[in-house]
Amino acid sequence: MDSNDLAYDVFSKACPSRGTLEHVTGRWGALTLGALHEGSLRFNELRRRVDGVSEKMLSQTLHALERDGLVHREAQPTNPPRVDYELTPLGREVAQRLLSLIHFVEGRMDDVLVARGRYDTTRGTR
Amino acid sequence: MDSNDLAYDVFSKACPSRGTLEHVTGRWGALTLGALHEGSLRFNELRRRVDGVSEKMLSQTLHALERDGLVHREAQPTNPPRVDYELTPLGREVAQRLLSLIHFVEGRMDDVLVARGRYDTTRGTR
DNA sequence: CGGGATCCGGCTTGATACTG
DNA sequence: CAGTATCAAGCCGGATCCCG
Repeated sequence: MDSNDLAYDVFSKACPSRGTLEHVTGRWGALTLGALHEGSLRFNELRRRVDGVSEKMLSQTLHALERDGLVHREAQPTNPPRVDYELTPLGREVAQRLLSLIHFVEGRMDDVLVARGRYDTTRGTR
Repeated sequence: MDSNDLAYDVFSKACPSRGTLEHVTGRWGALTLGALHEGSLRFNELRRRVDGVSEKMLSQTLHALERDGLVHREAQPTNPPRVDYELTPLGREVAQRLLSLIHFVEGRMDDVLVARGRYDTTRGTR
């Protein structure tokens, strides 16, 4: 009853905000924004920082975030080419809230792990 | 240089915190937590609130969140059966940070849409 | 009502190779 | 270095049937 007064309601299937939220919170989007929050990074630096991401997925993720205006792409026409990615002001605000969530989850993993143990032993060990 | 002192680093591929973060921020996980933040809900109520989710995905999402200790499942052995889902204290804290992000994104969708427009017209309309 | 089990098509993902 | 192109595999998600 409190989100009906919003122009963009993420709970509605058709709302574009859901798409953006998925870019932001998606598997690689969240980690990419988190990595860039520490400062500007080049493509392969990002790739190393975000452990496990493939070239294609990183490229795709960056395009989506750039399109949404969260990441700025700075290409220098040198040889070898050098491309830096950094957060836009909007992206920084998003990353801040995202990192609040990430750090909280990281800090409470012990509780999560305990809960998992209880869950798994309660109903058939797996 | 600031997350190396954490026991659980989500940027590392092997870290269990990444899995939990994906449950939380995943397509349906985020919306489910968001919906439950308003209060306890039954299965089909949730299904209606989270527009577009299938029975299977909702069930699967709820299991993952329950296992991580973020959602509590209260089943009453009546007939017809009644099952209520609600956030645990930990889940409430997670949902709070998540909603901060969600609401921020919703509130800035105009900027996002403008950025998209600029991006699309700049490099070949698609 | 509240799910579990199964089948299956298709989009997403991830190597690999290639280009500028 | 910074990506794009291609292709196979696999997981996502819907539909369906079933049970308590």
